[in-house]
Amino acid sequence: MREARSKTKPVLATVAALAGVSAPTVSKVINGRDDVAESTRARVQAALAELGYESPMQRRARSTGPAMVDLVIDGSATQYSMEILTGILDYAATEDVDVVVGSVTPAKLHRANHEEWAQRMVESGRKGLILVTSEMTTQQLDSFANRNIPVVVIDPLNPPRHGYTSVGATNWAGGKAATEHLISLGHQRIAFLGGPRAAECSVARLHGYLAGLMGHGISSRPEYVLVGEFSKAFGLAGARELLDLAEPPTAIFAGCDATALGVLEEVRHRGLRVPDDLSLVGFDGTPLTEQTLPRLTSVAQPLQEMGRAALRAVLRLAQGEMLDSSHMELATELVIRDSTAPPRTNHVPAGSDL
Amino acid sequence: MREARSKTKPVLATVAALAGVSAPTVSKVINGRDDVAESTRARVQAALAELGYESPMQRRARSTGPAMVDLVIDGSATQYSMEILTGILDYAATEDVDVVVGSVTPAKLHRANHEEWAQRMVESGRKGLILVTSEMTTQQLDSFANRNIPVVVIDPLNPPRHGYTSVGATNWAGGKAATEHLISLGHQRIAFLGGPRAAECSVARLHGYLAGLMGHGISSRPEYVLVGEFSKAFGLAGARELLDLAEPPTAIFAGCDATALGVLEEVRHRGLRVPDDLSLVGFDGTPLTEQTLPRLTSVAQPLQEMGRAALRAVLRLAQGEMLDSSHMELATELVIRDSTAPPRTNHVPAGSDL
DNA sequence: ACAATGCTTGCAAACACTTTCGAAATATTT
DNA sequence: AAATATTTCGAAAGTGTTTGCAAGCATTGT
Repeated sequence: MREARSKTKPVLATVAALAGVSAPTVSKVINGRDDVAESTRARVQAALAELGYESPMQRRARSTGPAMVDLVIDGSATQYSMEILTGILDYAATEDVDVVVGSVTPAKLHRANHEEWAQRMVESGRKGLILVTSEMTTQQLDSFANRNIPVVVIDPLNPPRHGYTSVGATNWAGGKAATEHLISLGHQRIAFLGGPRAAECSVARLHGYLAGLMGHGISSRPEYVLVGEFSKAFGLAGARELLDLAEPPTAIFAGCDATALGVLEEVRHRGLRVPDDLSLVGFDGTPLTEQTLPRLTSVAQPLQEMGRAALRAVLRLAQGEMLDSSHMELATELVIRDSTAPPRTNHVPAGSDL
Repeated sequence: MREARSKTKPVLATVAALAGVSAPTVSKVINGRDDVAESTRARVQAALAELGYESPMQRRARSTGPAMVDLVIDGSATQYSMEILTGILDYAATEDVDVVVGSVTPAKLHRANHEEWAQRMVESGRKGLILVTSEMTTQQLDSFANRNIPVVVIDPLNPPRHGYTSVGATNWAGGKAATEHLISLGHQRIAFLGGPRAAECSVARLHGYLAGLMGHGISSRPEYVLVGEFSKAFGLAGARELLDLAEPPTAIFAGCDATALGVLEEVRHRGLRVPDDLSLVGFDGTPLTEQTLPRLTSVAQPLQEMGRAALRAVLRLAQGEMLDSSHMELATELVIRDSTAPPRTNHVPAGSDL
């Protein structure tokens, strides 16, 4: 195991000796001067890394002022991300932490130069990084891990992996609760409009939905399960497809509120009514659910809490604490509003098959 | 006029000589060590101020890394602020600026210790401050002005004052356009549901509304003008009041989209329909307008542009540039959707009551 | 009362880095 | 090939910080 050269903390001259150059040259490398040959620069940088050298200025920046944390939000500014942001800012205010917010499209995030990014975070004394519904490659995560920058992901798209911490909600339980609510109202033909197939949270919701059906002896129909994306457009398209079926569903469980909104629009467009002709359940519990007509029954995620939890986790990790678990799930809650009702065609003998 | 002692930029020894102490002592004062007598500390600090000394680290912090700008958003996370935030983050990414976002309730902002706040901003190397729909006292603004921290306010609540720059929209023109649109559809009885009486932007919208009426020879009725706040709740209450009038308006111009949403709900609650029974125009042009049914005709503010403009202004001011004007207004645009139509009883001369 | 002890305070000197400037090596032009 | 320009690096000279010590002062013990 590579150890620091000696007990004495490394100093510029130490690095210079190891790299076989003079102290000023090391200084130039650290400060990014351009009058250093590439080969020399590399040698110095290796020595720098080997000794774990840290300039006094870096040490000072690290210990002075309020802690700073980076937050990267998926470029699309949705109500969903706004809620999470609110939670984070809320907690940040009480903990005297500054939050540096950046908006990055997933594609941009992917081809970002993570080495440089991580380096810059170290130099600016950032304590950690919170990502919202984003995914990073293993190399990217390593860049941060190598520099001891904790990374916490909210609602990760990929399954929990080693090296980062994630915060989510009980998606499976939420999906099951939504489905059982519809079943208890008497629905049998329940469809699911999920998010991206790759999204872990969407898959969990789907499985919760399937579990809910099976638990009540209802077999799932493949034509009732559509996966696409978390968007209003997908809600429109999905509803169109489902309602055109020979035997359309009497209830739709949408993977997120925006999708539900799309469904609502398509349903209205056809002159049908919610919840009379179709029951509709959303997911997320964004303020949106209060603004639609009828107000949307939805599985609420504690988005603000999730933001708070993520920040708390980052700060703890930054202080070297170990967390009990690298993934935590906060409880969802089914909020019943006005978009769900018993199915219209309940002409089957009153005996609901429960 | 107090001038720098000489052409040579002040150095630690200069300060020490002026204060009559040694260089290490000055260093201790700067770094807040405690082994300096209070009297000595005061003398050194005076010399420091007199010479305007700045340590190399401060200079470095000021010039190194991406610029950092503070952004304070009114605590309530609305679609409105989300749009502005998006615009700011967007531009920040292209300019390599880090945005430190804080959420502060207006009350908290008011009793914040501005001296300390400003000082901390200087120490953390913040380039400037952007406020969204907030107001600051003159003393607070002075704290920042004294430290050369530019402050830009988006949609300021108070009228433009000396010492800060503001970004807004053509509220008057927008109010006039909305009103004239309704008049051109044949409406005569048009009500206005404004925001807080103190809000400059709301007053401008009101005057635009009045100008629109007068320009077409329609006299304004006091009972048709209600001012309250920018909220859905006020929309509900205001609509209730207006619709209970002996001669209710045939169109309502709401001061913001959220208010319009409240109106919509109250109108529906009474079994009336928009736009058949009542035309409705909102203000802001948030995504909300696309989500309602019917989609809301609204005076769109270029919120993202406003965010961008604010950041651009801060960065310019931070570089010592002079702006052409301390207040800029971006153009609003009336976006006609489905919530406005000719009044139902347009042609009936007498029986105008329903 | 006076010495002993301990605490505060500020400086000289040693340190840790940065900057400047020029010498040597290398590349480019004439 | 010579002259000239460019690159690269380190010695020397800043600039600011830390250490250790000595002088001054107060408190305590005899």
